[in-house]
Parts: sequence; C-alpha cells; structure tokens
Amino acid sequence: MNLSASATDQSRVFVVDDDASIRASLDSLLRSVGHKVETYGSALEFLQHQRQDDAACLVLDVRLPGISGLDFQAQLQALNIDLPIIFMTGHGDIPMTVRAMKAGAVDFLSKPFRDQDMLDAVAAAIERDRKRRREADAVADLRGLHAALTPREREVMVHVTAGLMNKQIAHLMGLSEITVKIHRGNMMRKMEAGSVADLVRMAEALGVEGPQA
Amino acid sequence: MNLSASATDQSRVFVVDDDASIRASLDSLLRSVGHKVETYGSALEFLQHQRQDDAACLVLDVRLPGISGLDFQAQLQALNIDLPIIFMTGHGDIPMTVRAMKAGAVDFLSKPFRDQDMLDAVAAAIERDRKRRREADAVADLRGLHAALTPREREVMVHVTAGLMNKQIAHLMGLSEITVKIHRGNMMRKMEAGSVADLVRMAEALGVEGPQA
DNA sequence: AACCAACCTATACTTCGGTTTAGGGCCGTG
DNA sequence: CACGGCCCTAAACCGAAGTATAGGTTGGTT
Repeated sequence: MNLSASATDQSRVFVVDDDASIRASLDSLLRSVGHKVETYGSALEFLQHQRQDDAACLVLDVRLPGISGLDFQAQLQALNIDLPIIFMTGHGDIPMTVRAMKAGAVDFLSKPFRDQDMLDAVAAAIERDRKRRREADAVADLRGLHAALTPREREVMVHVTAGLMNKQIAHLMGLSEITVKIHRGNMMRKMEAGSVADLVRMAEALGVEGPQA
Repeated sequence: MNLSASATDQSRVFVVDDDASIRASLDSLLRSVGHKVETYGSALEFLQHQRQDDAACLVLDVRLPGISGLDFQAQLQALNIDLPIIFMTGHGDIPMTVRAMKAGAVDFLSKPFRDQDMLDAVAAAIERDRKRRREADAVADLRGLHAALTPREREVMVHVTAGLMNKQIAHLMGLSEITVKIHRGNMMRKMEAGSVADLVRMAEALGVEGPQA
C-alpha cells in the first residue's frame, strides 16, 4: 500500500520571515549542514507554494506581515498541516512564548540567537516530523485496509478486538455462529492480520475499538 | 489490588515562593475555589514534607532561595516525583520559559498575573495529575499481577502477545505443546485476562512485548 | 434480464485452545 | 527430611476457531 520509502530521505526547511537579510543568512546556514531550504517573505506566500513529501519543518518569525506567527500556527493546525514549528522573535514576551510552546512549537528563539541553537532546533524538529510521518504512513496503510471492509466485517472486528467469542458475537449481532466465522475470516484476511494480537494493535492504531471495558 | 479510590477526590496545591506575601495571597486565592493548599518558602522545605495521596500540583517561583526553579524541576524528575508544575516569575526571560515548557511545565506566568490565569493553570495542572494518577494506578495493578508470574509464564506471555500459536511457542522454548498450554493457562488466570485481546492491551501498558514485528 | 457484492445459513471436517487427571524431577526453606 | 513452588510431560477430552463446499436472499448496476 505504501511501499514507497516516503519519497526521499531529504530534510526540507521552510523559512518565513519578512526580513530578506535574515532569510538569506538562514538559507545559507541551513544549507551548509545539508538541509534543503525554501524561504518566504510572508505566510501567504508560503501557503501558495506546494509542499513536497519530505520530512520538513517551519522556521517562523512571530511577527509576520499581515498575520501573527501564533495565529498562523493555529491556522496551519486548522488546515491540517502538521509541521513542527520553530519560532524566532526580536521582542517576544513570555505569554507569547508559553502560548506557542503549548500549541506544540519545537522551540522559540530570541534574536539574535547562536547558529548552533538554530541548527539544534531544526534537527530536533526534522526528527519529530520524520517520526510523525512514519506513524502517519503506517496508520494510513491500515486505514486503507480497514476501508475495504464491509460494514458487517467492521462490526465483527470491533467485537473480536473486545475479546468476545464467535458465539457471543453471533448473539449480539443476531446471527448464526457460522456467519460470524465467515465475516471474521474475511476480515482477518483483508486486514492482513496474522493473529488476534496483531488485530488488536491495528484496532488501537485505528481507534476503532468499542469503549474499553 | 488497588481498590482504594485513590484516597480522596481532593486537590492539593503546593506553593513554593520565598515571598511570604505572595504565599499568603496565593493561599487565599486557591483556597477560595476549594483547593487544599500548602505553602513553603524554599524547595528544601517542600521536599522535607510528606506528600499525601491527592491529585496535586506545584506552583513555583523560578527564583528560589538556593536553587533555580528550573533546576528544581529537573531534580524532581530525577527523584521520580512527577508533579505538574506552574512557574511564576518576576523577571523571566524567553530561554527560561522555553526550557521550562520543554521540560513539561503546565504554564509559566509572569508576575503580576491575573487571578483567573492562575486558577485556570492550576485547574489544568490538577486535571493533568488526576489523569496521570489514574493511568499510573492502572499500570501499578498490572505490574502487581505480572510480578506474580513465574519466569516461564512471563516468557509465554510475550509469545502469546506476539500472536504465536502454542505449537510455535513450544518449538521456540524447546518444550512440548502441552507444557505451553499449562503455562499459558496459569498466566492468563494470574493476569486476570479474559481473552488474548485483553492480554495484548495489558502487555502494551506494561511494555513487556517483544520488538514489534 | 443479467450480474455482482454483500449478506446469511448449513454440513462436515481440521486444527487450535484449554482443562482435568496424573504423574515425574529439581531446589530451597522450615 | 518433608513440603511446596516451579518446572516438565502425557492421555483424554471438550469446546472454540477456522476452512471448504454448497447453497440461499436481497438490492443496486449495467
């Protein structure tokens, strides 16, 4: 389903800052350690460009033309764009920092910052994205399998992962036991689950379990 | 094993600040909304007192006599005291805030702060601790059951949660299948697992699984 | 009308899981 | 030394799971 090794092993850093000289210096700094870099002067500009399928992160000035970096962070979440963010600020305050960190920012750097601090933050952010990607890919594959189930198969899956016997499932669903066995067998095959133990883990990753005991 | 309903439903707030007037005003504020409050003038003083079995949190000035609040946070982690922390600061900076938040602080408030901000932060912190406690209690119970297993039973448990058949387990362990069945039956009874599905979830909570496929 | 996917059922059979009963051995504590 | 806990095995049995074969019904599509 997802045999492609996530396109590349590249790391891509998006820099959004209205100050061209900052953009240039960050571009050079980040390239020097092997990152691909794309720089933008505004949030809108960033949004209008395509994003590749790389592990990536976003380096953001909190003060952007038109929109605050914090609001932009919220907007990205609403758009379901889940990119680790590193904030930079010239004159940030503590409430701002707390809000950004609570909302999941990787780091919050005061300008001027040491190059190494930025590089460390970017490395941590990329690593976080890489991990999120791996997990998201795995879950996406599972969703594909799960989507191919018929309604009855899905229903049986829930009951199996709840630890019920075929007999009990049959009773709950108003079916004969043999029918449950058929659905169950088809479901296990479609989900590519080699055992109930496998299936339980898949169900947890998918969040398709009945309320826990 | 852990039938006691976690002692109380009380919420307890520990306030550590070297300024007595701050302690007094926080004490009054927090009591007014129903929290139990204990105040201390230093980190050491706090450590020397017993902690009850309540859902609790810690309100901490970053600047304490003898030790920085940040270092104290690290020290508590090292001591395995996992208490949600709310920092207060008179003249904090951004790196300090970032470090505290990265280390898991619930909030970081600049003095002077609005009463409501403190109350909100404390409520969030207590709720976080309550949740952590519930989970820790559940895992502690499981650990108790798991500790009562014999080495062989533990070994069988790992293989069962890996989805192996008795036959395969027997082969791996150099046993006859019947012996595996005995260990397995004893293990399921001791773990109070009604099904393999249950057992898998327990094993995940315990972290006693073989490396995932 | 023909088709197909999903659904349901039954018979028959195999394999797997699990328990009971009934042994055997090793080792450390009382 | 005797007892108990842990370990191993066997025969016999039962119930649960899983598969194959062989049907049947709907309901929507071509």
